[in-house]
Amino acid sequence: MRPNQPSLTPAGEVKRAQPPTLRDVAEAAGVHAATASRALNPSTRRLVSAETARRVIKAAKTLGYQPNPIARSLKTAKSSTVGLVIPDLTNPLFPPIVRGIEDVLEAEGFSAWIVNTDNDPERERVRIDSLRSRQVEGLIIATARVEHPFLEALHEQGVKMVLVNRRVENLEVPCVTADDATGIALAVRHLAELGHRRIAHLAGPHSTSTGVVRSRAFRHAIRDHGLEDDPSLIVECAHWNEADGAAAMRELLDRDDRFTAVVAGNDLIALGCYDVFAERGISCPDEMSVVGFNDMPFIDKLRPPLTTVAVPHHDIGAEAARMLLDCIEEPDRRPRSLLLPVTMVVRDSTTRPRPLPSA
Amino acid sequence: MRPNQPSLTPAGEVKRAQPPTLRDVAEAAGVHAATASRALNPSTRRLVSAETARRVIKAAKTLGYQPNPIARSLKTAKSSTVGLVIPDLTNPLFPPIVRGIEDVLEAEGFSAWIVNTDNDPERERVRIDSLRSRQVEGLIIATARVEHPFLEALHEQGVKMVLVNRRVENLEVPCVTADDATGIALAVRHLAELGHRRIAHLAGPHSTSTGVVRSRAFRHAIRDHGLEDDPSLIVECAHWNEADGAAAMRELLDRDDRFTAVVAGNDLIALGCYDVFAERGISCPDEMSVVGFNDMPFIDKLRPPLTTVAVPHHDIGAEAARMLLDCIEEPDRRPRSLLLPVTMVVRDSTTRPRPLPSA
DNA sequence: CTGGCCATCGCAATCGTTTGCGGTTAAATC
DNA sequence: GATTTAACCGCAAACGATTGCGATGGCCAG
Repeated sequence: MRPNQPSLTPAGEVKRAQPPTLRDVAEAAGVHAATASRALNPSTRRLVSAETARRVIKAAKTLGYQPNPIARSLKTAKSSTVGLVIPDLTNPLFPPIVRGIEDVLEAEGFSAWIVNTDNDPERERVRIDSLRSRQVEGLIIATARVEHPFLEALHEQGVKMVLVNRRVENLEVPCVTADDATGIALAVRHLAELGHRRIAHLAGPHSTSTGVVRSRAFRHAIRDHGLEDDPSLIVECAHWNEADGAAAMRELLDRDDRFTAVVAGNDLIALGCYDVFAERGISCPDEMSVVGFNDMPFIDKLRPPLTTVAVPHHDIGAEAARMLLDCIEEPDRRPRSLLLPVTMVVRDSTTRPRPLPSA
Repeated sequence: MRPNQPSLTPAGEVKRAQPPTLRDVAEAAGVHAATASRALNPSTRRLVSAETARRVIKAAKTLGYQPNPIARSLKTAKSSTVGLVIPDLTNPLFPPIVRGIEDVLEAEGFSAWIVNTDNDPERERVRIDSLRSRQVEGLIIATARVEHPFLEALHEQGVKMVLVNRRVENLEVPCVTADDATGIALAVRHLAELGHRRIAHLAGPHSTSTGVVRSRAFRHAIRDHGLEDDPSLIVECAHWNEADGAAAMRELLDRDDRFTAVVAGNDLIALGCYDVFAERGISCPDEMSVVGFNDMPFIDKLRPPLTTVAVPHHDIGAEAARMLLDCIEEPDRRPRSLLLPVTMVVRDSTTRPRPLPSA
């Protein structure tokens, strides 16, 4: 691919000229390539006279010169590139985060390689290795588990990274997440205010920090509101998806049907609940209230529209990217952690509990 | 970011060694860097003796050598990189396509830069320019419009590209799309078989090939089945989204409420219909049947679950990537076009028409 | 008038690979 | 045993940019 205009050779046939190089620009401006380089780079421009700088810049413009980022990277050992490690782009949670990331990256002249791990640790290792061999300057990781030796190893090796949505224990790296704890607190308060007293929780996997934070916050909130604090009302889903959400819901219903509301670990798990409701003819919200987490796109189109806690995905991505850029610029700054505020969005999947059957 | 192990300097403090270079490998194997290069590259390996090849490979392995793709790119003028131009990653249509693309790309050692244009031609120009300055070897384009001078210009300049989901008139470049025409035919047949005689079509924008192909196919199918062929039953949406779908639906209902079914240009437009049904208290499918197009993720979770025609998004992406790689390998092959088969998936948004009020 | 300083710019090395070319060696031919 | 031939490998020049260092020249101060 030749990013420049075709030109005519003397013989007349169309020939694609090579893109102009820095040398060409220098020659056109009557200076040495080194001078041209300095003139074009704002931070070194003070090393050349204003007059020659003007000439060089003009020449660059008329030639349509575009610096070759590959040559530049080779020399400077900077690739202006970061890696973005997510489980699966197909999960609607991630596209908004990705866009947030790319919005700030590209404003700084960076860009991102995206890799999907499908939650497979081995795939993750391979993908990250390939990212590193492509000389990325840092990593944004959305696949962190509570115990994650591989990430620890990377950190030991000085790989710059920031975590999104997840934390890992004993790992001193910056991370940006939603304020899960207050999100869950809001959800429980909403249900309590509606009059629910016996509330279940379909927790996310405890291998992820989000899973443990949310389920801990759930227990706290239950106690704070003086609701029924029954450990058997909490069941852990194996993964953050519909199938495992549905499985957990079935398990719960099979052993106890006296709860009137459920706080799902996230929207997908809530979707699993919907499936079970359809299976068993349970009407939501009349017989069972559900609140999700994340406010995924299109989750408001469900029947009933899902009450959930909205997470600023775009901001999460943007802040993560900014943080990574900060780390790259000043390598030994203390890692900060960012907790982004969430909001409760009440829709139609929650309502007052129906009075228990007066049996 | 240093992709290798930290090591100890004589002084004892931790120092991150430089990643091993080809020179290091060569030295370790007791050969020249050129020889090492040939030994490591399968296609030039026959130029060195089996024995030295073995030594070099072994040395590379023990040193953990990873070729520097930047240096290689500089020398070979190949970046092993393609650009992927989509309107908006947040549209659930695209993530599966992207994954399909990346699956085949990465098997060939390529990777993709993704850019979002938000359907803004100017943004598109800027993004594509930036892609080209990053030396991509080709482009996969999902934002094509029927008239698209910019793409024509790129093609003139010899930029390799393949179109997904869209075609552009008078542009001889390969493209891979779903078989829109038979998809629409299937939808219409489905409705006809249910007994619908007066069917509306909310067409996608005619600035996109998909919009014109689908609406033309709709008219043909209507005639083929001998249904009511009323041009006023076709209205064009300004964009492929819910808002414009809803607007078109309102317009349609305001001037004619005697149709009993609607073929939406795609699932998002169908979603817009759902919104209008809710506004106006129209019950779907009892009073109005709807069929969408694409079978977006989660569209089966709607109430009612949407009848739609399923498109093999992952395959579309995969085939497009393969095609682009083919173009890159043998530049002057004739552009082929691929039409991928679609399937009808019947859910609950379509049923027999209710007998007209016996007024 | 001379010495020193500063601004400006060119020289050349460098980043890590790839590759055309030429040189060395050993095997094959007569 | 001399010569052709092939196999193997090293030399060095790229690719296109950046950058330390040194050269040049002008200017000012002593």
